[in-house]
Amino acid sequence: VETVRAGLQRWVVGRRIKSVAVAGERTLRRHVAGADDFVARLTGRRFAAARRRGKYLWLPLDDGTSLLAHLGMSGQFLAVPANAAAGKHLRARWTFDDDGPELRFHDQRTFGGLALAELVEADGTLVPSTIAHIARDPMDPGFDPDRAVRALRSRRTEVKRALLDQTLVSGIGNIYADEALWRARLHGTRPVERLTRAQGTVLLASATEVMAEALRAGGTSFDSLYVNINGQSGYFERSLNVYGRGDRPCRRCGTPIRREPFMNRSSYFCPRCQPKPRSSR
DNA sequence: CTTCAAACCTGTGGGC
DNA sequence: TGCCCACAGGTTTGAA
Repeated sequence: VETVRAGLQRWVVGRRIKSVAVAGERTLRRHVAGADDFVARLTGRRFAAARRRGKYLWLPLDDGTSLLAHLGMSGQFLAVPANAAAGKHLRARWTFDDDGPELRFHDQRTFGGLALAELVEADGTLVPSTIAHIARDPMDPGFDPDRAVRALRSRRTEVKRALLDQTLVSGIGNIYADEALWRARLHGTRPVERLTRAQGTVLLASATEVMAEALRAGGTSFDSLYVNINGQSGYFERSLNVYGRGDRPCRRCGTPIRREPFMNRSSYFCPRCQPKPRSSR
């Protein structure tokens, strides 16, 4: 998502919108005022910046509101030459007064979406009102690791579930959760009440490290849908240590990586480096 | 209030 | 070759 944000910063910030078109029922399901309102309020406005918190992106406008986006599973923002042929999963397009490249939102699986939201102050930062519940992510200058560790430990659940809870710390999804747990040598089913403060600190530092390395590689493109604004994939997938590596040797100890069902998806871990806690099944 | 599982969606790929 | 089903992901919803 950060890779996409950087692309938006470069390609659309500062430009004035000439026209907006939206397709698909689900694209604006979070914009309760509907498509006409969406189009009317964006037309003629200028994108003032490109921001991100966790997996949410937003483009503040020059009127105190913002275009908020979530890529879901398969959402893409693409900068394409004006009037280029429409792709199959085109959901929205913006043209600009300068007649330069258009901005397009594509989404195959439609878990992503767009909305307009007013910017409100939360904890000293302007954020779209509808995502005020999302915690700061580890790349945020205002991120407070001790506070995040406290938040994780305040739950009565397992470590991986807490790590995926975007109201405690944001930006960590299934891939980076597994990678962070592997680095910290922790098993995801450990109850948080048995996670020491020191372990929590190491775990968050590991997550931060994974995300920073992934960003340097241009992102994690485990799927051809994960592309930047120019349609290019990142290269971090080849650096993953556990995610998607079931039955292949752990890069630390050679033990075959295990894959287990977890919340309608999968968890990957090294059974030797990350032994299951005694009490968990 | 907290926690959890189901629902949302579509393209891909394995098994038969 | 073609069909069917499992699977991938993140967030919201409603139930417990």
